[in-house]
Amino acid sequence: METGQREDQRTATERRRHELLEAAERVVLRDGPEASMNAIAAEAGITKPILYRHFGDKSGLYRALARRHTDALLATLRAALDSPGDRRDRVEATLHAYLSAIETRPQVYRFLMHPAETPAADGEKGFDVGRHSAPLLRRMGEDLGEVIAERLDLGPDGPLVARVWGHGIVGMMYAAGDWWLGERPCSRDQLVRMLADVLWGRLGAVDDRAGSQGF
Amino acid sequence: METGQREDQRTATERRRHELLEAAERVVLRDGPEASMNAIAAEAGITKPILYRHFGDKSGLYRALARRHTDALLATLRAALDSPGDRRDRVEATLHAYLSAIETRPQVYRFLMHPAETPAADGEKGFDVGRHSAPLLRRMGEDLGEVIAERLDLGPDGPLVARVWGHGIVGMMYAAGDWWLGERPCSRDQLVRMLADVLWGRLGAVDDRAGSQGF
DNA sequence: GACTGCTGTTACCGCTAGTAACCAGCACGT
DNA sequence: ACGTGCTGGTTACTAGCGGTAACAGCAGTC
Repeated sequence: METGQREDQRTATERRRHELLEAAERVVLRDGPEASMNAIAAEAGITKPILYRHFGDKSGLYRALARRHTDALLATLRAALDSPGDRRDRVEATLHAYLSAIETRPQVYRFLMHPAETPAADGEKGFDVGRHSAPLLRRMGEDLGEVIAERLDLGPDGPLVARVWGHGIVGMMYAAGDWWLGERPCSRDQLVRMLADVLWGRLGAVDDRAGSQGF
Repeated sequence: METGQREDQRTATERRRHELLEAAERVVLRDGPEASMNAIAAEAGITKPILYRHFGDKSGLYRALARRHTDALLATLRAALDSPGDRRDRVEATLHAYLSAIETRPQVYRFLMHPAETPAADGEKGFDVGRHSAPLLRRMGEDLGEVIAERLDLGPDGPLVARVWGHGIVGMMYAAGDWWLGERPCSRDQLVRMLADVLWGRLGAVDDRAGSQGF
């Protein structure tokens, strides 16, 4: 029959695509984001044009590769946001979830956060102008903003405030996490607590240091 | 005399270097960070090998180019951190300084924040492992951490807390600023106030929305 | 048997970063 | 006057990149 045939074809090509993605992932995790299409094709046991037939573009491949991980990460963050406890518990759980993710798979994290796209000549594909990096950060910011808008009573400008906070808090998590991942100056628990402290206003509450000109 | 000779030589080559940097800046600001060495050389009225004699490497050139701007930006941030007023005023002034900088010269900002390095093969130069992006963010985080450590009384773990906060707050400023610069959903004043609100603990203080499952 | 749609290939293009080899001028010491 | 360095500059090249055209084989459908 025909639909069955088509179905088989579809699943077959999707399976193939999946295989290629796995090969690409292996190479990218081994060689970093600057892995060449040749290398990826070789790892998959084929040659370049097939990759281009499947993904059209290097950034297409990378986007497909990234989407899976971003989706997974965002799902775990959403789950952490719904964890039991009071608000601070939830925030800390979310920070923990994020840091745990980047800690256990730093290579994936580096790939997602620092894709280092090189549009080179044309610049037609998707990316509008200079928008070439870190869509993960944006998506996390938007997601958190949504959750905040849903759950908190922020007055007339609520939606705007929620989005600003979403992006801001995500950025705090990102930069602190990136730095922490490189230097490992303390335990994850400590880091989470210190970041939550900032969000709970300790920066505004703590005393000036004796003898300083004040801050 | 000989030392005078040497002096003239030295200043001459430095002036030349400066000229080359200015030409490079013109091209980078026009074509984005993916400007080719050929284009830069052409803009300077010379050919590639001279660029390589002066800067050794593309990333060398870009680093030299970036250093000037990062130094300038960090200086203005430091100044804002020393502005008169209470602590919240200073924080808002600093946010304003940063946002104003990225707003008035978005091209420079894009270049500094998303350099899109392509180490390609060797990977010998400077950058340790996957460390290929955004040294500006790190430097801002470290600087702010220093200032916080100097001025605030943060107890026994003070230095660590200060660094965490420095990187975290800078990250918040960065991500929110990047998003704001792209979407322009509100005025700079509003953005500054909302971010300062988070830092002053409004996230922990605001009420749950009626009917939500709580946050 | 002809057509379609997938698999795959080889061989190429235009571009890039980076380099080797060479040339011209100008201040030197002799 | 003569070579001797040093510097700024060039042409001409390499190796590798992303990306593509053209072609070949092999399923299943009409």
